[in-house]
Amino acid sequence: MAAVTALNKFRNFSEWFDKLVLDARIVDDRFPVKGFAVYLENGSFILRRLRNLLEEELEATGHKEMQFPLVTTDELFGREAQHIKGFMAEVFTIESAGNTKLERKLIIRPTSETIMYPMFKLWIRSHADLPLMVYQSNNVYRYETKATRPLFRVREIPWNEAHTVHATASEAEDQVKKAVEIYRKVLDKVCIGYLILRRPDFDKFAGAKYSIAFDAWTPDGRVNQVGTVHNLGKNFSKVFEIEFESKDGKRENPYQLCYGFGYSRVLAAIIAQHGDDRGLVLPSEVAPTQVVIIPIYFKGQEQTILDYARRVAENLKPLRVFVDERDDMTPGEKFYRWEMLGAPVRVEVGPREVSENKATVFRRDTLEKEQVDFETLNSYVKELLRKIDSNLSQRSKRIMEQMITDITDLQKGREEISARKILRVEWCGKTDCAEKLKEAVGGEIRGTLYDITEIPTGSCIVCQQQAREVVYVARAY
RNA sequence: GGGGUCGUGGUCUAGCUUGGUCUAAGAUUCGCGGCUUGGGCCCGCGAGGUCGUGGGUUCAAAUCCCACCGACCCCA
Repeated sequence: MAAVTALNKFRNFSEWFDKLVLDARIVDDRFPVKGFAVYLENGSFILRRLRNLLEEELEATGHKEMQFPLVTTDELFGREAQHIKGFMAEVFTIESAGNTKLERKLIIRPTSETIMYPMFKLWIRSHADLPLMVYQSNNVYRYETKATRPLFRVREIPWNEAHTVHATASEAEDQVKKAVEIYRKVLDKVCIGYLILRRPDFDKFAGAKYSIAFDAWTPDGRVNQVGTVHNLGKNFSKVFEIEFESKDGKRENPYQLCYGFGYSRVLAAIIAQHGDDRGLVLPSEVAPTQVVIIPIYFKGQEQTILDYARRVAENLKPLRVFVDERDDMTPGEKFYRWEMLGAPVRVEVGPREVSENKATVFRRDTLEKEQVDFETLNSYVKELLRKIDSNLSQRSKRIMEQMITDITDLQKGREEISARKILRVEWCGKTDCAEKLKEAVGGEIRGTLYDITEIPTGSCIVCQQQAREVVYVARAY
């Protein structure tokens, strides 16, 4: 039995990744407009599953789906000073229609605050209208810098954005916790490893009071921001004149949150974290084919074996099962092909299995095989899928933990960043030191842990004065 | 934003330095037929390229020059 190896993705991540996403029919990045790509059937399937998983959680926690327009005006877009500052450089605009130059140019959403909030103003009159909790899954458009990457850094971004409005600051605080839990739940279902970080002030969302982010690891040592939760305070409700009458009859601006979940980046994390030298390894929740059945034909017994394979497929319902019936391909070729595609479980049935009323079950994550009786196959495979998921989760978290390294001097920090590590350092909290740190080590401060309080015991890695925070430092996508 | 490397059938690669022998080679893929089927098997026949795009130099450009588009890497 061959051992599991994942050398290639650690050696040359982008080469490994780019080839795999095309071979495994996730994404075809060759579309002639930079930063825009075609999601092929497997990529599209997984995006759809991610969307379903997230939207189920949002629905279960009181969010309502709505669909807002693609465009806003420059006036609305410019209302919140920090917001426009943060996004101006990367918005696409529409300046003409047919031969008519538009009198007022339109801005294509890079995110939908300035599209939703004018409507919130119309809808919200009293505390009884709160909380308002809406979401939509859509594409947003951002003119990223030249370094686009398939799935990671694209200009057309499939995501989900949720926006909530609350009467009190503490309710808004509560909602931050709930939103974090929603994202955590979904990310855990796809077994990926991530840090939940409170971003430093200089890196918060444009217009937010503070931002919480989910950073997933990648094999090249960068972090991949898959989701963010922003507490907007009253920054937007003031400028969009959203007001409600409180229980004691006063007119107030409500508190707001927005949070976003990047489907394509979660997909990228799934591929990057679980994949190995043979290709994709998909967690069961999102695998287009959870169990592939390979009939091992022998001359003269083709029909018997095929019939048995189909019975096995019946037995395994309602899992997503596929019988690869092709007769112009050897079983070996099919094994390689389906391993590359990441099917979590493969079932082989040949003359031996038919005569013994068994099936040979292979798991993609560890490459181990087991003989199973036909009668117990269904429960065995269901249990195996759970085991695979749990193994993927543990493996992924273990790798992430090994990537994190404590650093107290800048030179060593630079070496570790080059060695694809995530640094944990102590910092005084001054922006000046953050800039020097970035300059010196080549990675940036991503924030402090959200769910665990880490207390610094030493001095700032840069200025040597009393440290105030334990922060994580990495290169980012 | 700055720098570097690169772009050849669907895919990967050779050819480019030193222009002509390129009417562009190989592998793979695809189609048809046969043989096989417990880890990418083999044999035969066939299909598939305005050499990224546009311009320039030249008697002659995949090859040299310029611009643009796109990809990858490094730095900010």
